[in-house]
Amino acid sequence: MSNELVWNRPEPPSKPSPTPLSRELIVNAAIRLADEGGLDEVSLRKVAAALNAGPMRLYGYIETKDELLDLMVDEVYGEITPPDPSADWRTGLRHVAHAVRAAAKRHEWFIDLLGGRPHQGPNSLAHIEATLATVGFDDIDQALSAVGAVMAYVYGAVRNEITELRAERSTGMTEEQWQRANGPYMQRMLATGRFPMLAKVMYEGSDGDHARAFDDGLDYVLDGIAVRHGI
Amino acid sequence: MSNELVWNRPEPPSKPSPTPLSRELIVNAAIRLADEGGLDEVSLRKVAAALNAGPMRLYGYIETKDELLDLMVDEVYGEITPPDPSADWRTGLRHVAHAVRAAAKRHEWFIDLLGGRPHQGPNSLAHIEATLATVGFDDIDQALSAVGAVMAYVYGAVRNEITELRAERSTGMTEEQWQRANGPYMQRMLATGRFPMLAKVMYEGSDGDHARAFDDGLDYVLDGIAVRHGI
DNA sequence: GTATCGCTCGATACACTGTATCGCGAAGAG
DNA sequence: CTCTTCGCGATACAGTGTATCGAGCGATAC
Repeated sequence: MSNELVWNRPEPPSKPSPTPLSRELIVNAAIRLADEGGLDEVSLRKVAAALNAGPMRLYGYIETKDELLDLMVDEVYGEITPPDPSADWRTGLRHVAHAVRAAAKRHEWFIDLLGGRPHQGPNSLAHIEATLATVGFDDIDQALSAVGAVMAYVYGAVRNEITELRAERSTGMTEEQWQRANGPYMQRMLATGRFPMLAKVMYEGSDGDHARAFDDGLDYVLDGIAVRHGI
Repeated sequence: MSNELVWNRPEPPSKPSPTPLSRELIVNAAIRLADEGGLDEVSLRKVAAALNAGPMRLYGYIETKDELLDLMVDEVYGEITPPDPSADWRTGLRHVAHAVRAAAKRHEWFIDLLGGRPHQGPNSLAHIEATLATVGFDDIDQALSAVGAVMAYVYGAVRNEITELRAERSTGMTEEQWQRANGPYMQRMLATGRFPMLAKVMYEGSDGDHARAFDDGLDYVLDGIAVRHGI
């Protein structure tokens, strides 16, 4: 028995912890934070606080912050519905491309995490599996090549789109508007005459919608695959 | 705080100081650090230390760390030699694709920075200008579409390649080797039979070389452009 | 019922980040 | 020579991920 007065002693922690924890709860909390405030809002302290827990509590469920990010990525992969197995390769790949783009727009942080580390989570694997299955080429190397090219394009295109979106949001207007109206630096650069093509793009290019541009680029890749593989 | 971009602000005059400083010195020091030890080695303290200066000294030349990263990106763009203006669009785009890939392999951090923020530095602009010029389509929207698709593919493909490279380096063997020999998790996943295509890839796929895969994917895109634009 | 052990868990601590602040020292004016 | 001004950069701060280790619990032995 301690000689301290009651008021001096801390309350014993309620061992049945204030809130139960699980990987799912942690990942969902992290995803919500990231959706609302970007990846910067995802710190172990903030995630833990959102669950009424101390930071170190999380280390019982994850070994490192990167693992949490991996889990988040795999969770988003889980949201991506696989293509209809009976669809032809072109329809299937187009479905996958659109699904990935949609997921990335729901979770803008997704694309930032995508290329960073290899994705080996169960949902990621299932996603790759379904994608490979939908092309159904006999030659496995051909299938890999086609899928790889499509995914590379999708990745780059989505990344560009999200980046532009962020820039627009932070300035409050589209890139072209910004450069035309409020970009004195850009104005001056174009005025030097050293960038005639760029100037043409700024002044003559149609500010086309992104979905259309994405589809057009995707069609290049799909057409190319069809040509090379003679299908 | 000024709202101007870095490239719009003049450098401060060099003061009599233990070691003179300049944007170029700072950027070069940062690039060397990043080349040697990855982006994690680029902290303002470390960059400053490499130049025998205190951290806050740098804030006379840059306003924020992100600006330093922007300068680094633009510097790498400067290393990329533009395509021969007399080359046809296909040769020109291929040159650009290979040049970007080569630069990214020299500076592995480049790809991590690429999509993060819009690139408006002089070298970046010159690069886009030259790329647009090399396709030389009459229709500016067609040119943008083609260049955009190629750059998106290059971006995604290089990103995947670098990521795989890092994974290989950290484990000391190729991905296939790793998964075949030391990946008990992967083994178990494949053993479930839920990923037949993936298993086929692991066991039957040829561990092709990356340069070849890059070229193949690039050809898809270029072929697709040719088909769609009838050239 | 009591004493001891072992072990888990999470508060504290540490090294590090980017950058705001403001006291000091030097340059310039009279 | 004195006073003012002003810009530089050392110090300080709020934040990060995570190693450490003492407190507090349950189980075991008597």
